[in-house]
Amino acid sequence: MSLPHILLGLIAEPMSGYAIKQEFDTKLGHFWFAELSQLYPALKKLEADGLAESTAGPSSKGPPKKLYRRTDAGREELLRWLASEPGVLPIRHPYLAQVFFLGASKNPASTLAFFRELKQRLVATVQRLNAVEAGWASEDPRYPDELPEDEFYVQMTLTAGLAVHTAYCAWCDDCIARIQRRFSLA
Amino acid sequence: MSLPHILLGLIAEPMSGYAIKQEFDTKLGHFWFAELSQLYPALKKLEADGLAESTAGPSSKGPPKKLYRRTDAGREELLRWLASEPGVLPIRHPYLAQVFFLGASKNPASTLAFFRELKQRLVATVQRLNAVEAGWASEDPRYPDELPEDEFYVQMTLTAGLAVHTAYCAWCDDCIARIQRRFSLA
DNA sequence: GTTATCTATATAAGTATTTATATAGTAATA
DNA sequence: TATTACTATATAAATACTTATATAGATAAC
Repeated sequence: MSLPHILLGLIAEPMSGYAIKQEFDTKLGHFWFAELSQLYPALKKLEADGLAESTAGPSSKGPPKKLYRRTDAGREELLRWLASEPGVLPIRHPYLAQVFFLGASKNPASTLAFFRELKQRLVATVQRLNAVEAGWASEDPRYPDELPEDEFYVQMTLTAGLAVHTAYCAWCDDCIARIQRRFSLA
Repeated sequence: MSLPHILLGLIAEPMSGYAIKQEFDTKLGHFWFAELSQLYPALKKLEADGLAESTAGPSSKGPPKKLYRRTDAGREELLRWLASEPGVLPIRHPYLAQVFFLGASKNPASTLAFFRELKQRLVATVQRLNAVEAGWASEDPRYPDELPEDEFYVQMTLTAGLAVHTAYCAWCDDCIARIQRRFSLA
């Protein structure tokens, strides 16, 4: 169960649920997904468990913010998680599950379309991550190995996202070529 | 929601819940995880929805098997899923989430241990997948491009697993080297 | 000036998943 | 013959997650 720990990691400084959602959709987006409606009760539970505390904050737009910050107990719980085993489960990759059964469709043309659509999405992700990296590198001359320690590890997850999505892109190209060859398609 | 569709994919021929769990732990293990206690109600629901039907089968050991097989309606639902968009969400990679916050630990030695432990697990997965591939290639001279169509796509998921886990291994090595350099650790 | 968009929090209902537990037969092991 | 291990199904309870919906202020577009 990683979500509460991820939240504890994020709220080193006071943050609103809404701001946290934006972090998920940008910085954490290539390895974690969460709905906003999932974050509010999760934050509330951290507070109930004494791992976080909240303060009201002013908002430039809209209703007042509720800012959460981790307590010392919350920081300890975070450290426990970081010192525990690397979490490898559960793995769930919907599109690979689809590929696994693609033979049932008996329709090479639509299968090819599936892979092309997938490739497009993967390329878009690689491009987005590349842009993030380029921006970061141009803003901070310490990039990547002289970055402050916390950013040093954040940067590693960016590298991981790039490496893996690039590998998936190459795999996708290979699948497309093999399907074209096998079924004489263009 | 992919699980019901994966089950529909698997039960082209009659299969018991227990046998399905073994498929998850072997063939599908590198891209999907499911608990046995999740499979039984999921199969029951497919039957209730008219997408599968069950028959009692004899068992060599233990209580009688309950064999599920998809109906025509189930096959149609499977095809609908295969023709839909490639599923890219939700993504959840627990160990990358841990890496993201590793800076909070302020303990390069334990961080290094984390990556070494992770590397070990990744290598074990790559070795397992390599062994599967080697066995398959030696058993069937049609491997990989002349395989029957359904196995052709199954093989692609194996290729994906190998490509991605190999990329993660290289990334892990890189992270280890960077941490060693930065903190003068061996 | 009305609509759309963005900020911001929240809850209800439904679905999915995990953990714990129960049952029971067979076979090998100690 | 007692224990362990494997096959096999199943459910209850708890937790996690998704989808739909509600509220409301501020700003920008039309």
